[in-house]
Formats: sequence, structure tokens, C-alpha cells
Amino acid sequence: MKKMMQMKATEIGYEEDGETAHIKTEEGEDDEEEEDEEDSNEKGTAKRGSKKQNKESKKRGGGFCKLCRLSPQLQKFTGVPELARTEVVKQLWSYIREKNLQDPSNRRNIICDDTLHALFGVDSINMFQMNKALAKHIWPLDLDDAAPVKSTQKEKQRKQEREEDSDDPKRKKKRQKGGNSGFLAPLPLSDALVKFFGTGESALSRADVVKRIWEYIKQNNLQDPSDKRRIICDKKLKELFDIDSFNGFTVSKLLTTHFKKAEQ
DNA sequence: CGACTTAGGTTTTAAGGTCT
DNA sequence: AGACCTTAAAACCTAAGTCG
Repeated sequence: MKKMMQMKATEIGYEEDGETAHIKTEEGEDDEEEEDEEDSNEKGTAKRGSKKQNKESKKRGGGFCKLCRLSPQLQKFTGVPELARTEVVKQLWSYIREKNLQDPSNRRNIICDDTLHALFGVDSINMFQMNKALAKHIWPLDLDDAAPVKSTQKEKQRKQEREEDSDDPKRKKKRQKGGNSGFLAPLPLSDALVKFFGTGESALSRADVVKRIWEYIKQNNLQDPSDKRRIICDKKLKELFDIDSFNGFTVSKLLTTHFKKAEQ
């Protein structure tokens, strides 16, 4: 599965030169970005590059499965004195879901109830910071005293600081935007399209048409099971588009010929 | 700009295992 | 020896394509 993901990624055209990383960093504040970028750029590139090759042969799991000693608070939470880090994360999330502790307006934020507050010492925490906060509660087994796992990277602090204040504003902005532009204006449909829908409507917005096409695709189960973006045309679709199959992303393109231009 | 779709990459953290 | 990969979680974001 993951192998597939990698392949797809390259297919789609993600560049290896750190462009993706850059896009991501954009979300954060710009000042720290530069140093950061250098770091993650290199790393990311190498990672992605070799991942492709190595993923296939690597499956054995690293040191994450190793049991770690848990802080008293975490012991209380999990009920056991030792647990693999991955298991702790798992339990945490099941607890969060069970108690419905995700902030509805930003589900990456976790509202801490008393139990979590005891663990993290904050009222709310985002999912990324949570992982970091968790580090204070997970100790190596061989360390008798409560020495938190050594934190090697100071630079990384900057990263999550970036994460802290970058976070959602951008997204919110996006969400808030909204409002109608003229894109929703109905456009005259081709006869073939009118016939295809069979509702008698002769004009619909592009978005509406796309929506209905997808409804039809789903109703008739026309998505290629091995790649759901691929649409296998049935007779009706074939008549409409005159092709055997198409990529879901190109619906819009295919529809072009079925919109009569107002001026025409 | 935003309507619509899906797949999947990215983000965080840790340290041991594995590969070069 | 040192670089890189592994695990878990969920949400977000991006990609193409079109239009006024």
C-alpha cells in the first residue's frame, strides 16, 4: 500500500527537490523558515528518495516496538508501567476519541481534560505538540531515574514553534472566505448533457454538473476499484464523452464541450 | 477566486535496526 | 561509522481541470 503511495506520488509529479517541503513551510512563519528549510530540505529529499527503494525491503520495524518506561502520570493513564511509544500514542488517541476531546473548530487541537492536563500541564495541545509533550513521559528502560529521553536537536524546537503559531490561521482564512463569485452561475448545457441528466434542466453551474456526474458515477459504481480516480465509462457515459475511461480530475475538462458558451 | 472529486504526502515525536 | 528508516495517530493540503 505504502509502496503504491510512493509510486503515485512520483506519478502525480511531486518534485524531489524539496518543493513540497517548501510548500509546507510556507504555512509557518517565514523568519525561521530558512534555516529550517535547509535542514528539512536535505533530509526530506534524501528520505523521499530512498524511501521508494527501501520501503519494499524494509518491513521489520525499528526500535519503536521497544518497551519504554512510563512516567507515573502516564502509568496512571495507561495502567501499565512500560509500553512501546507507538502503543502510548495509540492509547492516547483512543482516549481522545472516546472522550471526544478534539476541538471541533480545529480537530488537530486536543482539549485536555483533567487526565490529560495532568499529563501535559496545559488546557489544550495540538496533536503535534502532544507527541513532543509525550516525550517527557517516556523514558528508556535502562534509565532508573526520571531522566527524560535526551533531546538531541535544539533546532527542532524552532520547528514546532513554527508549528505552534503557524497552525490554522491560514486554513481559517480559507474557510472564512467563501462567498459567491460568478462561478456558480448556471451555464447552458448541451443537448447530450440535458439528455444524460434526464431532469429537463437545460442550464446548470459547472460545479453542479460535476457533482451530478459524480453522483452518477457512484450510483453506477463506475470507479475503477484499483484506482478510484479512474472512471470506467458505461454506455451512457461513453455516449456523452466518447471515451472508454477517464481520470476523475478531468471531468471538468470533458465537460467543456457540453457547456454552450453564452455568447455562442 | 471556488465549485467538485480522491489519493496520498506531510506534519510531530522517540531510539533502535538496518543499510551503505 | 553514520545516514536513514521504522511505528502510531488525524487532519490538512495538494494535485488537475474549467469557467467569468
